[in-house]
Formats: sequence, C-alpha cells, structure tokens
Amino acid sequence: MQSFTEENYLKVIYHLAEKTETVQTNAIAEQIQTKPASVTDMIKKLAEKGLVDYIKYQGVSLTEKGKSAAIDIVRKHRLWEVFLVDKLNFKWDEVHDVAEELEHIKSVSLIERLDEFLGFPKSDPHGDPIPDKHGRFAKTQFIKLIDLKIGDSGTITGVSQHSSAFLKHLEKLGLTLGKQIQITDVTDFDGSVEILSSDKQINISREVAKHILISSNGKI
Amino acid sequence: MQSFTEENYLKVIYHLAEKTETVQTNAIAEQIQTKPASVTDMIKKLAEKGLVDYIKYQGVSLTEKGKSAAIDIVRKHRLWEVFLVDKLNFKWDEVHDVAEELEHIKSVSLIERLDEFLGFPKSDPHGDPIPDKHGRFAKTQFIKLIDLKIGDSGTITGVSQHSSAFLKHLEKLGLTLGKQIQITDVTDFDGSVEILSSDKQINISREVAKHILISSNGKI
DNA sequence: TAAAATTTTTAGATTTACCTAAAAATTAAA
DNA sequence: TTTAATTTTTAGGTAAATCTAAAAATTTTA
Ligand SMILES: [Mn+2]
Ligand SMILES: [Mn+2]
Ligand SMILES: [Mn+2]
Ligand SMILES: [Mn+2]
Repeated sequence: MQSFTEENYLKVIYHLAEKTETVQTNAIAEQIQTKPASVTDMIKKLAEKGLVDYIKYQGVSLTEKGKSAAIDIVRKHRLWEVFLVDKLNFKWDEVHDVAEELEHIKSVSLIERLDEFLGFPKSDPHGDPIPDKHGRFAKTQFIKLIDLKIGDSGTITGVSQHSSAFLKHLEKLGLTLGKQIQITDVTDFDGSVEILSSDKQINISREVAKHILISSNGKI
Repeated sequence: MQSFTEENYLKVIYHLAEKTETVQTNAIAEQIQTKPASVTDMIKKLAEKGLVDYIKYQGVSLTEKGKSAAIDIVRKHRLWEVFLVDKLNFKWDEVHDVAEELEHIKSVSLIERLDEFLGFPKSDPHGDPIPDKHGRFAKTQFIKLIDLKIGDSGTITGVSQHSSAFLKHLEKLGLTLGKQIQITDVTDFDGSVEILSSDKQINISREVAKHILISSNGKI
C-alpha cells in the first residue's frame, strides 16, 4: 500500500515516461512542485519498495509493479472525472483538481462499482483512455492538429493540455470533443491555423493547435 | 483550512460532545486510536487555531468555528454514504469506512452538486440527519427500542451503532430502516426483547435493543 | 578536452503527527 | 481527609516528507 505522496510520485513518473524513456529528477520536481533534493529522497524510497528502477544520476523508470500501481491511479482519476462531468454536471475544465484528490481514495469495490455506474466508459472528458480493472487500455492513435495539412479533416478526440484556461478557451471556440474540423489555411505570418468547424471559420494560434488531438479521416 | 488529522479530531470531539458537555482526553484517544499524550498535543494546536476551548485538565469543547467545521465534515460523510448506497448499491454496513476517506475531499461545489444529484436527502443510510449547506438540521427525537414497554409500537428510524457486524445482524433479522415493530414481551431471564415485525416474532438481545432507535407512535 | 553550466545528490534542519516514560493534577476510596 | 487510583500533561524522541546549502557527477560549450 502506498502513501498519498508515493502515489503522486508514481503517477507523475508514469506520465513523464510517456515522453522520455527514463525520467529526470528535475522534471519530477517541477511536476510535484517540490525541490530536486526532495525528489531524490523519495526516489530512493520508491526504489527500496521495488516500485522504480533507479541508478544514481541516470534517472528513474517504473518497474512493472510501479507501472501497474500508477495505471491504477490514472484509472481512478479518469473515472472520477467522468463521474463529475456526466453525473454532477461539472464542465471539463473544472474536474481535474477534484479528481487529483479523489484518485487517492482506497477502495477496490468503490472503483469497480463506480465504473459500472458510469457504464464502463472508455475515455475521460478530455479524451484520455480509461484503463480497465486489469490496467489494460487501447493506446490511442492521435495526430496533433498542428501536424495536419490544408484540406485534411478529422474529429477532435483529445487534448494534450488540461489547464482550465486552455479548456475554457476551446469551449468558447466551440472546439469540444467529437467536433468535426477541416484545415482550410495556415497563415504564413504567425503559423496560426484556419479551420472550418460547424460551418464556421475559426482561427486558432499554433500554441492551441499543438494541444488539440485529432483522429484523422483524411480528405473529405 | 484544516488537515486531514485535524478534521478527524474535530469530528470525534463533535460526536463525543453529543453525550457529555465537555470532552475528555482519554475518550478522544480511544476514538482516534491513538495515545492520550498525542491527543493533548493536538488539542493545544486546535485551541491555538480557535477551533476548541481548552482548559488544562478540564477537558475540551468546540468553539462555534470548530463546531461548524465539524458539522461540515459530518455533512460530507453522510452525503457520501447516501451516494454509495443509493447510486453504487453498497449495503448499509459497507459504507462507513469509505465515507471516512471521502469526507475529507475539499471542494465546496463537489458537495453542493452531490447533494443536488442525490435529491437533497435529509438522512443517511443509518437514519442520521444530514445537515444542509448552512449546517442546519432537525434534531431528531429518537427513543431506544430497549426503553419501550410491552405493547408499544413504532418505526425503526435509526441505529446508534455503525459497526458492520451489528448492521449485518439487523439486516439478517429484517430489522432495517422504516420497518414497523411492536414489543410483545420482555424475557425476565436475560432481558431480551420479543418483538413483532412483518408478522414475524423475533427475539433480540438487550445489547441489540439498546442500539435500535425508534420513532414511537404509541400503542397500535 | 578542459572549463563552464547544469543536474543530481548529500548533509543537516524543520514540521507534523505520532510515541514512551515519568511527573502533575484531579477524582475516588478508605 | 489522607491515601490510592485515574486522568492528563510534560519531556524527550522517532519517522515521513519537506527544505536550504553545498558537494559531486554529468553534460555542454568553447
Ligand atoms: Mn485530470
Ligand atoms: Mn482527464
Ligand atoms: Mn458512517
Ligand atoms: Mn451514517
């Protein structure tokens, strides 16, 4: 059984490992909002417990045991987010912080029953996949909107930024999950992207386009 | 803002104060499952924060501020219990421990929306009243089953013991909330109580009878 | 490839919530 | 009303998760 703090470390290491094979002390410190010295201490403890592989100065990676613990927390986080949006009418930009707390509630039957109550959802309000109780989930094949070419079209199926500011912005633009979009132009000047969505022309910045994930269906 | 631990102390003091005006160090220690010396430490801290009134060796009592914080935790605990039973199909004997964790989730809007989602319930699965968001609730007027006389009847509206063992036992006897009962006899030998419920004669021990709460409707 | 910059670790403290053992105060009994 | 029992507090310490400052290792730059 892991402490609240240990669980947060495992989850952060898991997410960072999606980008780089082995995870750096500083990167963890930044995510956890703590100092590198504290991270080193905790990493040693997690290594003792067999949750991470750790070689001094070489970074850290999750063991199978650590990975499965991390996925379990991610599962809980995403299920609670679905609950908050589907049942309690939270907006998609309001759920993350509460889910950060709820994900640490320790009860296997609670999560299994919640999963059932929600109808075994496959993805959370941000399009992220929800692992099943065995930790299995489909690795989703997303393309960043920024990487599409003029004329390409697809469906918004995820976001790679969960900040309230970003999500509220998308909401205002009408760019929510499930929306069909087509790239109509890319501005030379600032690289902003012109898209067609719900019969409206919208201009979004490169920064926004980077964090919208599309499941492409090629040309219309 | 209180810590997880401070919240538990406030809640325990609140419940103990329902019996005795001022609460003893040892009583708190027993509830929290800790040592009296630790309780003294924490009481000092709570007094510093203005949450309890404390005079050395004289016991402790909640200030208005402390009381309202405690009631807020009780409200959360009971709302989560309703959620678990009504929405996730937990039994009434399975919810307490999970609610002990959920009650510490800090989000005002979460609880307000949960309350609404549940239809603003007035009592929890054990018959205990749920305070509204201002901390107000009706002081319920219960009589212990053990205090009824032969011939008296009433409705089971609460229990004063929340252990799983006790609740499972009641379930097996069919003595759940809302059931009509009538006292038919009291055994001289062991003081056990003979009752009529759902057209069946049941014998319950004094110990059980002490913890069943009845809203009496006099003679039938 | 040697110096500089960056990253990571160690050393030594701090805070929170505990503990044990012993002293002090209160309450009950003789 | 003194003694005994009980309750409560103090004194001194531990473990978990932090921190700052400084040392060590690695990586980058020149
Ligand atoms: Mn989230
Ligand atoms: Mn999410
Ligand atoms: Mn309860
Ligand atoms: Mn209850």
